[in-house]
Parts: sequence; C-alpha cells; structure tokens
Amino acid sequence: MKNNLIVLLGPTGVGKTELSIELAERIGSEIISADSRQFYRELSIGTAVPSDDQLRRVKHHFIRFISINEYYSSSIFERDVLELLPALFKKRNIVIMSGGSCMYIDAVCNGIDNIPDTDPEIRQKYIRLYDEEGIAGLRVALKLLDPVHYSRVDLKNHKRIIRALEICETTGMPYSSFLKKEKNEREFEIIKIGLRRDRDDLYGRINRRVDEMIEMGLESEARSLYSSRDLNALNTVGYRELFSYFGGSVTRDKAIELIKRNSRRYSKRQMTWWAKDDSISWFHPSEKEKILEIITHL
RNA sequence: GGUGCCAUAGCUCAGUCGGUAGAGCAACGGACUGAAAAUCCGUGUGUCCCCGGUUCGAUUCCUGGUGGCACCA
Repeated sequence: MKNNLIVLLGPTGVGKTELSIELAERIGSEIISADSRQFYRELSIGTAVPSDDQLRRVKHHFIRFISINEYYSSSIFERDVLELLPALFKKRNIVIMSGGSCMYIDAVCNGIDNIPDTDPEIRQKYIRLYDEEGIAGLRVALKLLDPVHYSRVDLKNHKRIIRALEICETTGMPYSSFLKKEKNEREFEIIKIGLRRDRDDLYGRINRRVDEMIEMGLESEARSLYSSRDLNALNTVGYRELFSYFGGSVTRDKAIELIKRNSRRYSKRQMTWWAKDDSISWFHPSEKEKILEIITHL
C-alpha cells in the first residue's frame, strides 16, 4: 500500500484549519502544520493556531514547538518532516499536511538543494556591510565572489544577495554552484489540494478575523513580546504593526487597519506563488465531500 | 431664502494662462532554493458633477442646473 501526503494549502484566512481537522477525523490521520508562524510557542492569537479543542480532536505536529529565540528554516523543516513521516505512515498510509507557508511546503514536496550551514557571524558581517554601504556594497562583493549568481539574482533585494554572499564566504565556492534546482524524489505520493475563495469573500474573512484577534487579546499578546520585537520571528503580520503602535508611530486604529491590509497582501502573495503550480487541484472550502472523495479513493 | 467657496482616480487633493490630466495613500500584477506571515520589483485604474454656450478645440472660460460646505438671514 503506497503512502500519501495530502498537502492542504491555501491563503491565510481561507479556512484550512477547520477543514483539515474534519478531513483528518474522517480518515483517521494526523496533521502536520506547514505554517511557519504557528511553529512558535510564544505566539497564538496572532497566528491563528488551532484552538485547544481543535488540537484535542486531531493530533497535530509542528504546532508551537520552538521558541521565537531559536533559528529555524524551511530546510530544517524539510528534514524534520521527512524524519517524522515514516512513523506516521506506519499508523496510517495517509497524512495531511496543512498550511500556507509556500516555501516550507515546497521544501517538503520538492526538497531544497543541499547547502552547508553558515556561521551567523558571517551574515552579521554582510548586514553591517549593507547598513554601511547599501545595496551597492553588496553588489560589488557578489560580483566578485559569484558572477553567475550576480547575473541572475534580484540585485535590489538585499536579503537575496546577503544569503548568496554568506554561502560564498562560508564555503569558498560560488553560491550558484550549489543550486541544482532538481526536484528530489519522495518515497510517498504527494497530492496537493488548494483551497480558494472569491477575493471579496476572502478579504472579508481576513478583515473579520483580524477584528476577532483583537477581541481575543492580540494587543496584550503583542505587548508581552514587545521587548523581543527585533527577533525575526516577530517580523510578522499582526505583531509588527502593534509594535509600531506601542512605539508611538501609528495610532491603534491605524495599526489594526495595517494588520488587515498586510494580511490581504500576504494572501495575494501566496496565491501568486501557487498560481504557477499546476499540480494543485483547487476547491472551495465548502467542497469537503469532493475532497474526501479524492482522498478516500487513493 | 441670500451671498460666497467647492465638485478631478477607490480616498485626500494638485493641475491645465484652453490642446482629454498627476501625487500620496489604497488597489492591482509579478519574482521567490536554508530570515519567507520575510524581502524585492512593476502598473494609473479617470464621463475631470450634469445640460447648454463661446472656440478649430472646453476638465479649464461663460449661462443655467444638481450636490456639498461656510457665512448672512
């Protein structure tokens, strides 16, 4: 009997959480979360993690399991998921992975090229270079160390250039030499099921959900994290805007409005990412029976 | 009721001494290989309130409407 990973994906707010739990209950599987901000145990309201009730209904993995102070990445996620899956497949030949973090989902489905770990100090060094000399300084360094990548990379995106530079310096080889871009074969089938809604409908849900988060106490959750605001894990919609409010640069109402806007923009970016993936079968979240049909006939 | 001011993009407004218009925000499109809810790139989307008039040509000037605001009654 072959093993199947059902990848349930969709933009933020589309309704993945509840549907994934209902599906998992029906087929008796467990759920792997592929939401990179639900990984952090310090965050809950702003990341819309499943409720305690929901977590009791179905066993979830990768929910609130690391600290915002820890380093994590899509590559580590790939490794962690691939290590966990055999145990899950022993219990049931179907596992559901549900989430919206595009790059993390890709890491599990297709793999990421093997690139050596880097020393955080080296990244810091290039961040300093960026602060002092701007994007131009980064470009000069990259052109020297990896002319191939220099000709391909988005030369206005400092994060991309810094990433390439830190690899070049760590390994003594050009970053581009590590990029094979080959799809890694998996020992299980991958069935991608995408959830989508009309834009007005989705945006309405996003706006309402932000109001609900505020009612549930997002402000105090964010306030308790304010001293850690510079951590990458907190450079996240729902928190950064409230930090601006705490810092006095925007009003509370404006911050809430910005959370809504940035959530909407995020959902659009997710849809753009998936638009070119023709292996996804798309459904409206209400089409549960149709989706079950597919899953149960595997 | 009278007088004055205003009406231009989704919003706030600029502008055209008459040659069909532009900023900010919003919106929209895209990129993405170990920070990714991050980061970056691109795009003006318009009966210039309406009916007439003057003019080769009116969003711009003029009559008259309509709506809004202010002041006087």
